[in-house]
Order: sequence, then C-alpha cells, then structure tokens
Amino acid sequence: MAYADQYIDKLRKSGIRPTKQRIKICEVLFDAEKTFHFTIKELVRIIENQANMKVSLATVYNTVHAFMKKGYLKEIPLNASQSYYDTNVTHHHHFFDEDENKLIDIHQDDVGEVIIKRTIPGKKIRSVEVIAKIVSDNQSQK
Amino acid sequence: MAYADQYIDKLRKSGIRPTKQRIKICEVLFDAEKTFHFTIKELVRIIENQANMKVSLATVYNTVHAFMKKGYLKEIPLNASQSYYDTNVTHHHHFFDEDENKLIDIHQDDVGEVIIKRTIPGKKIRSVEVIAKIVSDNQSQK
DNA sequence: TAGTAAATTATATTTATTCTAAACTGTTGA
DNA sequence: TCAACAGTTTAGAATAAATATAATTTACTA
Ligand SMILES: [Mn+2]
Ligand SMILES: [Mn+2]
Ligand SMILES: [Zn+2]
Ligand SMILES: [Zn+2]
Repeated sequence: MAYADQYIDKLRKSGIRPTKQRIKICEVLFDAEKTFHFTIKELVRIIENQANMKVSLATVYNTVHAFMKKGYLKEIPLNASQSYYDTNVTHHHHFFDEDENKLIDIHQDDVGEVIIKRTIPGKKIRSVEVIAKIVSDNQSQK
Repeated sequence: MAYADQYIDKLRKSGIRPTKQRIKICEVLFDAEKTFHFTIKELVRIIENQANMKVSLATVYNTVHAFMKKGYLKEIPLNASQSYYDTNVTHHHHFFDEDENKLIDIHQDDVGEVIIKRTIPGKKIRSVEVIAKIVSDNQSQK
C-alpha cells in the first residue's frame, strides 16, 4: 500500500483514472524491484491470490493495453499461444528458459553490439532484439 | 509437378505417407527457390488459388506440424495472434517488416557474432535468434 | 452532490488452433 | 490382385486467448 499514492499520481499524470483495479495492478506489476515478466493468466492469478482482489479479465486486458500504450509495459513475442508482457521497457534482450517457460532479462550491456551487415532499401531498423533459448544443462547429474 | 516424385521420396523416407495433399503442400512450400515464410491462413489460400486444390484446414495444420517434427519447417515466434512458419530451417535471423507484416531472412553470416556476457547456472544456450523490426524510412518523400 | 464521461463487469463474440470420430486411402503381404 | 489394416483426411465440434458489447458502477468536476 505504501506506493499507492505514487501510482495514483502516475496514473493521473498519464491521463488514466486511478481506479482501485488499476492501482492494484500497478502494485502487482511495479512494486517488485526486479523486472516482471508475465502472461495475462498469471497476472490474474496473482491479483486474486497475492492481492486478494477480484478484477475482471476484461479489465486486466484493458489495463495492460493502456499501460502498453503509455509505455509502461512491453509485449514480448515468444510463443504463439499467449502473449508475454514485460515491466522492463528499456532496450534489452532475453533468455527464455524452455524448462520453466520463463523469461530472464539480459541487460543491453551484457550483449555485444549486434551488427547486421545488411539493409533493406527504403526501410530502417526500429529495434533489434535477441532471444536466447536455454535449457537445463544435464551434463553429469551427480 | 516436376518435383512430385522427389517429394514422394522425401516423404516416404521420412516415414510419412505421400498423400496427394502432402505432395501439393510440398510443392507450394519447397518448389520456391527462396525461403518461404507463411502463416497457416496464407498457406491455405495459396493451396486453394495457386494450386487449385481443396485441402482441409485440419490437414494443413497436421502436415505443417508433421513437417516441423521432421525438421522441414521451423516456427517463428513473432506475434501472439498467429504463428509464422519458415522453410529455412538453418540457423538464421530475421527482419520483420512491420508495414507489410512480412519476415525477411538474414543469413547467419550477415550478423556479427552475438556475444552474451552472461550465463545462467545449470542452463545452456540452445539457440540465439535476432529479430530486427523494420519500418518504412520516410525521411524525405520527394 | 448532481451530472457526465470514463471504467468495470459479465457475457457474448471472434479467431487461431486442436480435437474427434467417421469416411477414405496408401501399403503390404497372401 | 486385393483384402485388411493402419494411417490420413475431413467436417465439424471443442478449446482458449483475445476482443467486443452493453449495462452498471465509479470517478471527476462544477
Ligand atoms: Mn500453437
Ligand atoms: Mn494483443
Ligand atoms: Zn524483459
Ligand atoms: Zn527465415
């Protein structure tokens, strides 16, 4: 609850009304110090359990989309079956743990510059993202 | 039709029965000299128009999945709303043209080595893929 | 605090994908 | 050659993520 006022400000400044649903979603998403990667289903579950509040699925979708439009969340294309969202909106890369189906941030500084020696006429590059898929390294389960 | 026998062989050797639907799908996918990126919907449309044949949606899905399992196709995660598939199964990267919603191959040699200065204990990297989103470069529409 | 626009919600709809089960086809061995 | 059978195709049903709808509720403002 400590940050609720801060979120109310943030929402107001963004031209989004600070409803109790949106404040709760902010708390779930942004209280954590670390980057938070989630699917809609996971977010709903967290709100219901950890936050002990019922928010309709439609509102969760609406809020996530509103936050994306404001630049507070980013969608990560990973998997055709459902979208992943990311509270880290800086330019960065990812490991995707195929065992756990979890994203892990790779800070931009931890990836050497990605040099693309090819251009498409009339097009410019808008973003470059690296996804490294990882799996358990069962070399010698001693 | 020139390649039909070749596809019949390929399918037989893969332990997949060469049915007329599968041969037609092979022709659409593999006759082209260039890499072919497609969605299921696009593939169905091509089969019906260009190839002038009716193949059920279920068969198209089944065949694409069968070909993926055999390593003849690769799924490209791009967009949560539908899957993209790729006839280029070598290790390579992509431009994604956001204007046209089209993938463009970037040969592995056209991307400098991607150096990830970070490891996750107990995990090993299975693949590293780069996606560069591109848009029209309307710098001076003269 | 009333009026209004914005937001929430339950519910319906859409759409990609998968499943089902009946009909059909390719293969094989007698 | 062809019967038998497993594998395949198919229409249609089911599933599930995402979006739309429209009535109710809430937040803001005057
Ligand atoms: Mn899928
Ligand atoms: Mn979306
Ligand atoms: Zn991230
Ligand atoms: Zn490709």
